[in-house]
Amino acid sequence: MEYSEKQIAIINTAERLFSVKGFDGTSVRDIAQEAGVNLAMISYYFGSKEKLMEAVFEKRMNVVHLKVEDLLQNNTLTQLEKVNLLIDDYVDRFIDQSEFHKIMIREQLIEKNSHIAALILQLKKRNLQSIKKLVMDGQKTGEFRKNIDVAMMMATLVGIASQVTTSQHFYREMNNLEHMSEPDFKKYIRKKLSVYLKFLFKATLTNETK
Amino acid sequence: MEYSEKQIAIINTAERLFSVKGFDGTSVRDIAQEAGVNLAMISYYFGSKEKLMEAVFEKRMNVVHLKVEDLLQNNTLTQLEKVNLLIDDYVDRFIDQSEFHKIMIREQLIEKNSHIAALILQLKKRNLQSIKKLVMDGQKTGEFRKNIDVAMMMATLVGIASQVTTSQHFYREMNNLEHMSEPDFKKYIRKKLSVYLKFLFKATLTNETK
DNA sequence: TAAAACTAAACAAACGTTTAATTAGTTTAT
DNA sequence: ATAAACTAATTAAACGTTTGTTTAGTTTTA
Repeated sequence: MEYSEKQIAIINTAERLFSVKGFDGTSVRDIAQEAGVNLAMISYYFGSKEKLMEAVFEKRMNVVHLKVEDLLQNNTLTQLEKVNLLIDDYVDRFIDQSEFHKIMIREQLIEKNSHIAALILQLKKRNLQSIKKLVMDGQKTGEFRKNIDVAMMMATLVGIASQVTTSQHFYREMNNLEHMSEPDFKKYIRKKLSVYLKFLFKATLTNETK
Repeated sequence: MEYSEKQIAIINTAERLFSVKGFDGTSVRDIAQEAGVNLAMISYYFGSKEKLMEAVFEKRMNVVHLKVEDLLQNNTLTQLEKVNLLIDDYVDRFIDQSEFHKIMIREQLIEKNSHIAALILQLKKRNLQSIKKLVMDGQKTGEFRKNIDVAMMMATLVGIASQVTTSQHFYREMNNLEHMSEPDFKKYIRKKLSVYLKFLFKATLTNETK
């Protein structure tokens, strides 16, 4: 689907507002005004507010799979190196697309069988299967220990990354980092998350003791 | 504040519906109908929908502080044992009050300076200070290592517990646990979370290698 | 019998969506 | 080449619902 400049403006504005005020808390009038388009254009282009939300999701979700499945094919890296690359990929996405991830978190909380809920579930399942495969490979080579709960492992990755990125203000204040510029803090938190998660994953996955 | 039966019914219904459909996604008519009361009673008792939400929060938040500050006073336990008790306390609350926690997660995502947002922030700060104290005590006795990022540590606890409890369906399916009864699964996930978080915290806090 | 609890109805505002009309740009016909 | 026909983009206004809240009146309680 090719979008015009105006359509893209609507999608981006919708993403931002949905992330800040929630889907139900954002009116199509809000979106139209902030995107600088007439109210009716939203229905005209996307059909409905619901379908505009779907357009936001499609824009972001199309690029997700690639990385994990690329890594699985790779033969020059150890399994732990692959896991570490995966961690960085997740951290980057959470930080660079924090608005979209806020929307995702909220949507997952809602118990309805919407098209979007189905999309998210499908994506999560697919990713988990790929990562299970990666872990099994590591177990075969003896790199990883037995009895690893991969779902719990992913809950760790996603849970911590969500928690930190959605409460950046709080984290910043609690560590007296208010003096940092926004980009510097992003860099700082990215590195911090990356190092910490890799440490946790090494402790969980391998038999090494340091 | 003492509440009548009817008021409690309204608060409980509101909590359930807010958790499932979100604050903006829930109408006061929904709440009134499901609670079996007249629409006007909500305004009559609570003043507004917003204040009903605050009543939901006050009901849950009044009992939070106690545990952490109790632990700090205790002299018969090692610092690691205190941390472990804290973990179980958090896990229990996330599992037993998962509806309320869904609401909390959502409220924290919204960028507005509401009374509720202020309440949550205040609570988080207070808890973090207490736990920082606990960690410092452990560092003084040599039980814990230096350079511990307590905010990151709490993000781990809250992040993983949130992630697992809010995606119980997914976790259940991914581990082929559909056969379990709901209470059995609750028991299972509680134990799983407890053991796993204690492992992670030990690895993060202490210098021990197993 | 006075205060508290409760109700059905009404309120204005906000909501998502549709309409009918207009503009601008492109294609077709002569 | 120019007038006519057609298409897509855009607009302001209106549509019917639903929203949270209030009113004015009735019933219950103490």
